[in-house]
Amino acid sequence: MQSLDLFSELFDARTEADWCASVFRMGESLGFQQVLYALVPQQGQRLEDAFLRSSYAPEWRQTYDRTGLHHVDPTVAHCVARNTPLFWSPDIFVTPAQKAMYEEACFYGIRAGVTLPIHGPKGELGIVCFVNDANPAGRDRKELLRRLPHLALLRDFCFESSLRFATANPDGETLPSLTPRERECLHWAANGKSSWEIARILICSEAVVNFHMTNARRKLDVTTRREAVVKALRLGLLQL
Amino acid sequence: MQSLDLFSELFDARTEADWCASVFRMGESLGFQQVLYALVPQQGQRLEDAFLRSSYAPEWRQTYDRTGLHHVDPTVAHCVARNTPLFWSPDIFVTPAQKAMYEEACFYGIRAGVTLPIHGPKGELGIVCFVNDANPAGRDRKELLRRLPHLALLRDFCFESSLRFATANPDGETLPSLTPRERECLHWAANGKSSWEIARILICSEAVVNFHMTNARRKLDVTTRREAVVKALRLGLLQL
DNA sequence: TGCATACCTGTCAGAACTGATAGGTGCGGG
DNA sequence: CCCGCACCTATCAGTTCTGACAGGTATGCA
Repeated sequence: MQSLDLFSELFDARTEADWCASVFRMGESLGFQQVLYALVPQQGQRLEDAFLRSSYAPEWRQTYDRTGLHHVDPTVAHCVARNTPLFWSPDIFVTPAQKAMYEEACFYGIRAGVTLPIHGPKGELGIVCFVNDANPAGRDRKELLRRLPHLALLRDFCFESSLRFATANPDGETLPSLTPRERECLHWAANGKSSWEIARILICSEAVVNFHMTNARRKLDVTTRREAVVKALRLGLLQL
Repeated sequence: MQSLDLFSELFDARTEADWCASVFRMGESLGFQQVLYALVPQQGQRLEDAFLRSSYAPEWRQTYDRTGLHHVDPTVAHCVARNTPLFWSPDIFVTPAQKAMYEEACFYGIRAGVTLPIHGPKGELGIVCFVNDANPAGRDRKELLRRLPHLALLRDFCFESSLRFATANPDGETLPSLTPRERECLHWAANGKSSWEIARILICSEAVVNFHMTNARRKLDVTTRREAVVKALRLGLLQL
């Protein structure tokens, strides 16, 4: 990990599968048999809809998703609120539900490791977990600490290189393409401007504003201006 | 940099001056005579108002601020848009204004180094620069690369530990406290429900919904329901 | 040339929201 | 016991938005 060239393969990866393979291999070369990478491309999007790739056991991933463990998982809560790495240890699993989750994870070889939060420039929220089956309290911990800086850096490059995959199509539905004018109208509407005010701002008639707003509502499949603004925010068509 | 204990002094620092001293010393122990740390606590705040501490020459800092070089500086632009480190090299200073800036910085021993972006969980935007007077193209670069992972990690701990200084009451305004009922109304309004529909959902009269909505608007200091929803989202009073 | 698209302008009835009014209950703390 | 607070109800004039009309120009592409 002496050179940035090592990270270039993340950006060079042609396909998402290649990218995942690179990430997993880098994790393994640092001593972690399992890696999980997840990214919520937009600020308010649900964790369930995250771009998530991992080398975890599929059974565990299914269990995790099915039982909504992201609402229990203390490492997720950590990533939402902080920027620093979080070391896994039995201590961080406090509630009975969390203890149960950790026990079951151990069964899949997800026992020791570190979780790194991701916060992107556009409000992206992410999590990277580097995991192995070592004793979290043993002397492997020292080894883990030695590698932590490299993980922090790897995290940043994973994030940048994942954007083209993660933000490409949030959840399969094609997000509507608003015209620049429609976006402008929505933007000012989100900031509390009335049609009349927006008309002044855009130097056009009020009818034009209502016209664009109607088109935007139709494209977003909503009936009110309020809903249109919220949906546009959710889809990342507007910045908060 | 083998242990997290090395970072604990950042959190233990009693005063801002102690904190700065720790940061600067850590930078120096990694081979960087000069360090700059800046943080804009809130998303939309101006760069001019950032929490900024550095061991740069005061004359250079004054020149920088006076001539508004943050609008010229390519490292700032990088931090706004990306998460990855940026190595200083004459290449990144493209425009005449940027070249002039770099030349003058060199005069103050700000010649080679690396800039790391910071993006916090609440939209905080920051920049850390680790700088020395080496030849940016020389073999010192290899040494710099070797230390990069440690800088990435140090960056994260600097950020977390700086929050109590940097965000101590961003602009004095306390966020309004909405009653549960007001939040409920706002929540359904955000999801496109009309007053009549919300009244059905909450099992109360339409007048009550309008009453709560009026109170919420007043507390949020806005005039339309739309604006109230957006502001509540922005303040984290509502989940998208 | 025809066609699609973005952009612009207008009107109008009906629905929804705003801001103000003036009341009511129930609860907990001083 | 009074007071503040959250919560509830109602009315009403005025404003804004919605959804549906029916048009117009300019651009770029087949």
